[in-house]
Amino acid sequence: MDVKTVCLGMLTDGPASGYDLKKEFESSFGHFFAAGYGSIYPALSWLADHQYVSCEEIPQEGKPDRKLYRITEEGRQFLLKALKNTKPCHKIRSEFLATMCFAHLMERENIQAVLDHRLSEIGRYKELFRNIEQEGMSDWPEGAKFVLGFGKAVAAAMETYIKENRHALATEPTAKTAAG
Amino acid sequence: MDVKTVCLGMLTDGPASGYDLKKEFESSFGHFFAAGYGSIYPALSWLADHQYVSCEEIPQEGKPDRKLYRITEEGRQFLLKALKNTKPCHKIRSEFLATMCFAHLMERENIQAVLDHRLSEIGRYKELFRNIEQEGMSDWPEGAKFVLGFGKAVAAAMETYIKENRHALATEPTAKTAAG
DNA sequence: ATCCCCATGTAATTTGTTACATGATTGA
DNA sequence: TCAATCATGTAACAAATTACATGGGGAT
Repeated sequence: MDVKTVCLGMLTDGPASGYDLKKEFESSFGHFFAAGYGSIYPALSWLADHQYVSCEEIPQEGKPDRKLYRITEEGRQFLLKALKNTKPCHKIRSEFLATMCFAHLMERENIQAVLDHRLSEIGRYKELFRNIEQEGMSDWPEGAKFVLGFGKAVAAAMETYIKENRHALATEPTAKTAAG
Repeated sequence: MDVKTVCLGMLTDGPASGYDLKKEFESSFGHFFAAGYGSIYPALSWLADHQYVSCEEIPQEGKPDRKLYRITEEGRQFLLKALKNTKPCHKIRSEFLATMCFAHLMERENIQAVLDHRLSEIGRYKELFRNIEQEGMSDWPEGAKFVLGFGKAVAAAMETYIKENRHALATEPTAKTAAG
């Protein structure tokens, strides 16, 4: 499933513009699927080319026309087919963990700075989750609630783990420079 | 930090071939940083071009020469500089969670199949972790132990969350086809 | 026989990121 | 006055994935 499909899925919730979708990527989808304008706008063009969405141009003053996209029946069929994949992946690419693997080559303060930065990022996610909850999710489908809970659970686990184990990394580097 | 840098980091542990590094990506690094031959071999070529590694070709019969790469002092400096970045990212791209967001459009058995598949993937990671632990990690640097523990903690959190919350997704789809 | 392990690599393709390009309105 | 929000997009670039290309040795 790529950005195209996720955009299409978002449109099942009602018509939206590329700008709207970007906001949704930043808020609710941000913690597990990122996308910027550079992939969203081309995705919407592609979906329109394939008649998976229709586009209504709403004239505005002082701004470009707002383009409201709506999912079509063909689009819905396409989405349903994409959702039939029972083996969707869950990929992690962590420069953070890769860095930590080589902590023994780093200076103590540097390691702790990396850890602090990671904790602050986790804190931002937790804040995001709180905001979502405060805006009310009673009308949300169960799947979306499940995903939010998943994000919270993983964030909490990461935070706890880092706080409880960072002390083990508070040592000096093993500077074995040209000693091979 | 990209595949090049991670390969270079792996070589601080001793000389290795592209094939060796691939195995390491599959085992210890697999749960947070994936790479295939298509990125490893070009990465090693690039590192050699920049004198960050040296290459010793070991003739073999019936197989291509084994190319043993060693990190150089320049390479070590390059790596150290890369590790100074205090803001390494930790990216997740989850088609699994994206799919679950649209669970209300899916059939019950399909949802449960996706969940089962995810649990089986998590099981594979847990097995991987067990294998690593059985092979002994007493000589591992603290950072590597930290990373392994991190993987275990996150995997456990995901598994628990899915098992405890999957029942909420055991409902029928809200098949609102062309009712806009 | 057949499959997996060893061992290298390239080329085409896919995919997404970043920088560029424009510009009015609104609130602090 | 300054930053943020609204609102669109393209083009160049970076990076990794997938498929292709080759082939002997050993285990089942």
